[in-house]
Amino acid sequence: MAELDSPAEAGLVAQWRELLNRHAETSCALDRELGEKHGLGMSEFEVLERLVEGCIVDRSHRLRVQELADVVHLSQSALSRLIGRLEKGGLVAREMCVDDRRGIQIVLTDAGRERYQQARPLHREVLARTLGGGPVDPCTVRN
Amino acid sequence: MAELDSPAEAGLVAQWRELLNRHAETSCALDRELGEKHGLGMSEFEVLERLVEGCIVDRSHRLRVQELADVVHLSQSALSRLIGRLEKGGLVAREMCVDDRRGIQIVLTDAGRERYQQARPLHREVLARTLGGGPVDPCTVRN
DNA sequence: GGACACTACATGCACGTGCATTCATTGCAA
DNA sequence: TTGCAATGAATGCACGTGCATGTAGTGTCC
Repeated sequence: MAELDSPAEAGLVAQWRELLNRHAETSCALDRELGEKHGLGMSEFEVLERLVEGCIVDRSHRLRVQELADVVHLSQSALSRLIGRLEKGGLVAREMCVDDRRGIQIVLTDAGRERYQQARPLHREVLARTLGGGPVDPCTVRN
Repeated sequence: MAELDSPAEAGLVAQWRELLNRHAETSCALDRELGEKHGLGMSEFEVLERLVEGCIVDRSHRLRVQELADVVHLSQSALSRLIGRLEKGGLVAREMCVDDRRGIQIVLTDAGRERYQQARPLHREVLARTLGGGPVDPCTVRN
C-alpha cells in the first residue's frame, strides 16, 4: 500500500476539498440568511422552487412526494417531515391522489408562492456572492 | 419583482444544483462505504487525514482543535464530539498544551494511522468514481 | 376472489449537528 | 495585584436526518 498519493489522486483530493469548501460556504449562507429573513431552510426553499417550477406549465400543478425526492437530496422520511413543516406553515397542502390512493400530491398554496417570491432575490444574491467569485478561502467558512 | 430569472441567475442556479448533485453523490458514497468497511464517517476520515498530513513534517506532530476546525467544515462543538468518538476508538489522543493550558492537542495514535492507511484506498476509489466521470444524474443519488 | 409481493408515504428511534452556555485559563489594564 | 474581557474547549439542548418499520393501497398469479 502506497504511502503517498499519485498525482491523479492528489488532484481528486484537491478537487473534492474545493467542492466541500464551496458547498459549505454556500449552504451555510443560504440556511442562515433564508432562515433569518424568511423562515425557510435551504431544502425548504428548494422544494418550494421545484413546486413553483412545476406550476409554470399549469397552475395548480401537483407533484408526488416521490418526484420531489428524486430531485431534492433528502431521504424519503426527511422529505415527508419537511413537507409536514411546510404544511404546518401553510405554504403547501397535501392532497390525496385520485388515481393512486397511496400517493400524496403536494400543492403550493398562495402563501407558499408568495413566500417563495419574497425569498428568491436573497437566494440568488447569496449564490452570486458565493459562487460567482474566485476560489474559496476555507478559513472564512464557519458553521 | 421579476417573475423569472435572468440568464445570469439561471446559470448560477444550474451551477448550484450541479454542485449539490456532486456533493450529495460523493459524500453519501463516502459515508456509506467508509462507514461499512472501516467504521469511519466522512468527517472522521477527513480529520485523520489532516492529522496524518501534519505528521508528514514531523512525526508525533500535534494539532490544536482550533486548527482542525479551520479546515474541516464543522462547528467547534461538532468537532469536539467527533474527536471524542475518535478518542474512544483509540485512533487519537487528547493531550494538554504545555504553553496554553486552555488548548488541547490532538495526537494521532498508531492505530489511528493504521486505520487511515487502510481506509485511504477506498476513499480515493470513491472520489475517482464520483468526481472523475461526467455530469451527475441527480436521480441516481439516494440518501 | 384470496394470498402475497410490492409501492407510497408516515413514524419511532438513534444519532450527529449547531447554538447557547459554561468552565478554565490567559492577557491586559488600572 | 486585582479585575475583567477574551479565548479554547466541553456540554445541555433542540432539531433535522437516515434507517428500520408500520400502515394502507395496488397489482399479479393461482
